Amino acid sequence: MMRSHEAGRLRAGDVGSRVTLAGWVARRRDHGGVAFVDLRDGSGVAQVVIRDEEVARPLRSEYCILVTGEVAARPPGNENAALPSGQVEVVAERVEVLSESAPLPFPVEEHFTTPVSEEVRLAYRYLDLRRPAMAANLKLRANVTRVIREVMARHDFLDVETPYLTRSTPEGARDFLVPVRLQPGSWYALPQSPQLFKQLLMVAGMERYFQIARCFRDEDFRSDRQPEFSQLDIELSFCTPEDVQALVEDLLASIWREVVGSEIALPIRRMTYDEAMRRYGTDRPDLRFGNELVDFTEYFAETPFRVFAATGEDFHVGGVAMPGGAAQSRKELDAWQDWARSRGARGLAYVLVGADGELAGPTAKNLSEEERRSLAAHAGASPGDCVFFAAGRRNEALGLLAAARLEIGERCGLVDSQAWEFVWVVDAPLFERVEREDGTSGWTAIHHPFTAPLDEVAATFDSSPGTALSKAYDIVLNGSEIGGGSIRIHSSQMQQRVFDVIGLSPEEAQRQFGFLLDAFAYGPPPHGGIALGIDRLCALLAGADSIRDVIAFPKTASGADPLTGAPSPITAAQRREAGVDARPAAAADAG
RNA sequence: GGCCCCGUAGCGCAGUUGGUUAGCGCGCCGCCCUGUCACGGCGGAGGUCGCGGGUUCGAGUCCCGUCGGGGUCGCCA
Repeated sequence: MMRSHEAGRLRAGDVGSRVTLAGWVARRRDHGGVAFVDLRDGSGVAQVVIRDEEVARPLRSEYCILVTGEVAARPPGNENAALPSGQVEVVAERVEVLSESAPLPFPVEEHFTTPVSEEVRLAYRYLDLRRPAMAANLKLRANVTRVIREVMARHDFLDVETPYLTRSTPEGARDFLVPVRLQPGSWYALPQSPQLFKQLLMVAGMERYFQIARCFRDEDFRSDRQPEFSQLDIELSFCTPEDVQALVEDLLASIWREVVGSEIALPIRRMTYDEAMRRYGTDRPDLRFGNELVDFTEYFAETPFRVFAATGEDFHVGGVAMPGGAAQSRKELDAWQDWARSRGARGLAYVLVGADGELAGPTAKNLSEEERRSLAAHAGASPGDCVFFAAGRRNEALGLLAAARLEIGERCGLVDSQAWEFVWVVDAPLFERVEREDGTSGWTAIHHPFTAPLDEVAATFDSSPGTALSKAYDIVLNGSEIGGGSIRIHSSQMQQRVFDVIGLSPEEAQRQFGFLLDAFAYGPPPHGGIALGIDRLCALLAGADSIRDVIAFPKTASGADPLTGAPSPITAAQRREAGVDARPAAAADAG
């Protein structure tokens, strides 16, 4: 019947033509005998002039209406370039109410900028999405996935769907489980990622696979974490890390060019994991500003200040400068201590660099004369700056300093909010040490146990797991990890050696993902891939604070959906039929 | 699981050391205004102060518990 998405497309050239528009009443105002209705549809807003008061009077906000009329220029003397509804208007000849609207729970109209709680927005998500900003976010997301499909098709990738009902495998996160009526006591798991299936597809000879896949993880929420999320999943056979990276760079450049009209400088820079940790204290550095961390471990090797003196192998003391930070009040400096404690640290030592270069603050008194003389220079701090310090186990100290650096960047306005700073973080360690509950320590795979070691350590990684690096690569944008991948292990022998390091016996490995190991007995090709987080990517592109703003129907932090009321209890009959209460045929956690 | 912030009218918020009838803006309803565009003017309706308990002569305000929302640490290979 009618097309509705035309209101916002009316231009001066349409003056004199007759149009039929459908949309929602964004606002109605009358002035004397003339009523003005802003008609919103998917394309924007048009102003409709209604001279018949009897017709105009019943119209209310968000009524869905159909308007027939003639496009007119505004009367001379009333031109206004800043008009929200454009340069032309429609003089209504006929207005039909297609459906009425109840009074709104919150303002839908664009010019209302007062915040509305997310709970209310989610409960009326269909109204929230009617707001132009949210509609624009969904449009942006659709553009992103469209470009992705175009680029992947151009590179001859095959879109293959993998199961959403699959088996529970001991990956990183908790599984969402689905009871199985036909086999009481047995459960499907929703996939945390298509990782194992895409590797099977490589064995199957699908040399270039991709999928925009929904993934499920039953873990706590964050502003950038939902229990179900979308990732662009990619896997290639016979590839190098550089092949994968070049493909992703084409993807990102195409998305940025077509969706936000921005050119990304290629190639994207590479940084080793080690360098990222040294300079920024994190494996996802925000390169929109400098203000790098400074290593003071060597510098303080002989310090009289006990807190900064090395206590063992894993000890690290580092600093980060805050430009102009010496001007902070005692109260502000105390607030930093609270800030550090809220992050689980004992505190945040600091030294103030005076205008004369003299050091001040409680920590300064504990330093040697030599240290007081050279500390500012070593920290790269200028007179008037403040230097924060963290000391302790390396990862913890670096973590605190990395957070402090971001906080400083924020507070001091160092972050260029217009910038898009991409970086590949490569050569991450293969393993990290874990302390087990029984007090012993062992190793666990940092990425996942199928990640291949660098060629240099292929022969030695099991004898010195702590220093072995992997063929892993993460793509980071403005301090957010938007994707990660690796070259996988395709040799059963090497795979077993990795399992040995992380303490997974052949029997246990066989029980957990034997189907993958079995497949690898049949000539698996060398392969690798990557997964990009669509939600985070879109949130960054949209400038949204939370990925909820680029998901049509997200959940709250407790996993609830205020709109549908999910999750909800099931009936006793459903429980019986699903076999939820049934005993498993064989205890799953027997091993 | 820990910690922090929030919960008062449809929405956003104020509410002092505990004290009369809990306010403001927007929205909503009615009337007025012949070109408005965050129009304007006059009038009006609308509240179990999240819920439960306690202290008190008296609780939106203080205490305990609980529910809900947001953030964060743990967690998320």
